[in-house]
Amino acid sequence: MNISASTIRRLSIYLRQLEGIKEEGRETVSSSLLAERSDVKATQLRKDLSYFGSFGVRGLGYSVDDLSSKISKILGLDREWRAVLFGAGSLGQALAGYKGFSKHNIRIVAIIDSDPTKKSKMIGSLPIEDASDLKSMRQRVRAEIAVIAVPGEAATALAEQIVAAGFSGIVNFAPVRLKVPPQVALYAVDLAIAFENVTYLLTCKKEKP
Amino acid sequence: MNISASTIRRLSIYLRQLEGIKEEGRETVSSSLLAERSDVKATQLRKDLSYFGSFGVRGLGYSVDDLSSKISKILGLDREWRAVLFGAGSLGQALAGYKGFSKHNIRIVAIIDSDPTKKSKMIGSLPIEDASDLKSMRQRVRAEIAVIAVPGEAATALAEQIVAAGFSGIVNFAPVRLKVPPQVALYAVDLAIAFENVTYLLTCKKEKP
DNA sequence: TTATGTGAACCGGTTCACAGCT
DNA sequence: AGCTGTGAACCGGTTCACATAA
Repeated sequence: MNISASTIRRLSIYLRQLEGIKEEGRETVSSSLLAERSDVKATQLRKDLSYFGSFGVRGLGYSVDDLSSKISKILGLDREWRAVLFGAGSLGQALAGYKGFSKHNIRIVAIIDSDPTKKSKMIGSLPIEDASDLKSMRQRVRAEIAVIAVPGEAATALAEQIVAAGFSGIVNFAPVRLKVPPQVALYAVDLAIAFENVTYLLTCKKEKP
Repeated sequence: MNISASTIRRLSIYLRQLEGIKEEGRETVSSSLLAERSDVKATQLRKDLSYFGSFGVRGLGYSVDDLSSKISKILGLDREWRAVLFGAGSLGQALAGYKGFSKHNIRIVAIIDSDPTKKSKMIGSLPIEDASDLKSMRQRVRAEIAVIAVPGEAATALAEQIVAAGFSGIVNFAPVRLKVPPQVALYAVDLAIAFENVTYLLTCKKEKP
């Protein structure tokens, strides 16, 4: 069956909320509580889960631990993912330091930047390298995912090299739309969209308050 | 009429693509070219625009300049927006330096961080301040938008203060779901979702290649 | 002929209503 | 009784087909 992108996005959210609920010491949750914290309807949550199986107990709810690991497994987080970060500017540094990754089994194993003045500097425990031969670099560090955090001008050309080097997934933070072959998984995070959504909403509200 | 969130998101994308097309020296575009660059169908693009008016010329296409400014106006980018950045960590610094904002009339006018060791340091031309009285600070700098780039643990409490201080829009980068009154415009950017989407896609592909 | 604008048809995601367990 | 799981109904966004204009 083909699962919609919205369902996958929501599974990520459920997983995050489950972690919070676990920290509160709860051992079970009802679909209505988890849904409320995730800003969705309870039926939506149950329907999302039903695409993958039945993880709850009727009359009781879901085991927090069990549901967490089930969703983790669906999202592929039951194994380690190795990623290379391209771009050691402030955005790259922010990503390198982001705690959420290690928590979900995503490990940044190399940092690449074309700026020679940055070479051999360290971010955390990783040195900044330059990108001579991406293919052999990728094989050396055994990474499947590329994270693009370079300026927009450089991103399109870089993406082509990344595909040629054999990466199978790309997370793109550069403000351009990349074209990649269909077998490469691509997800784009666009900062401008976030802001423009807010300015739109505020503009609407002002017109008819 | 009520416009869907997807339409607004796509308008942002069209606007970005139009800027690229303009740099190439083109003066007009057809819906099919602009749609192709934006990864949507041409009819989708025309339908999106039709909610707001008719901006093209039949048989000819759209004027690049004219359509850009029409979309900018729809998104509220025909005026300056003043924003306060909360959190001067690496993510905050990345946002403070992001070129895309000034291009779209979004100006960061103050940077707040609770860490006293950062106090009086500068990011670009702005000093890092601490957050004693958010309400008067907000009025002093005349800002409407708050950008949250603090750690997740601090975000929920901060959001409450931000709402109390009278901000009308929030862009949230912290990995928590904020609850705000309906009159406050909220948009969340979740880094973990981006990565988990990619690991999901890669996991699916491997199962049946 | 070329390309936009749009009502109507379509389709897929969301919600409902209720069956099924405990 | 309480809460999950799910086929069916619903609804809204997307696509189609075509009228319209240059």
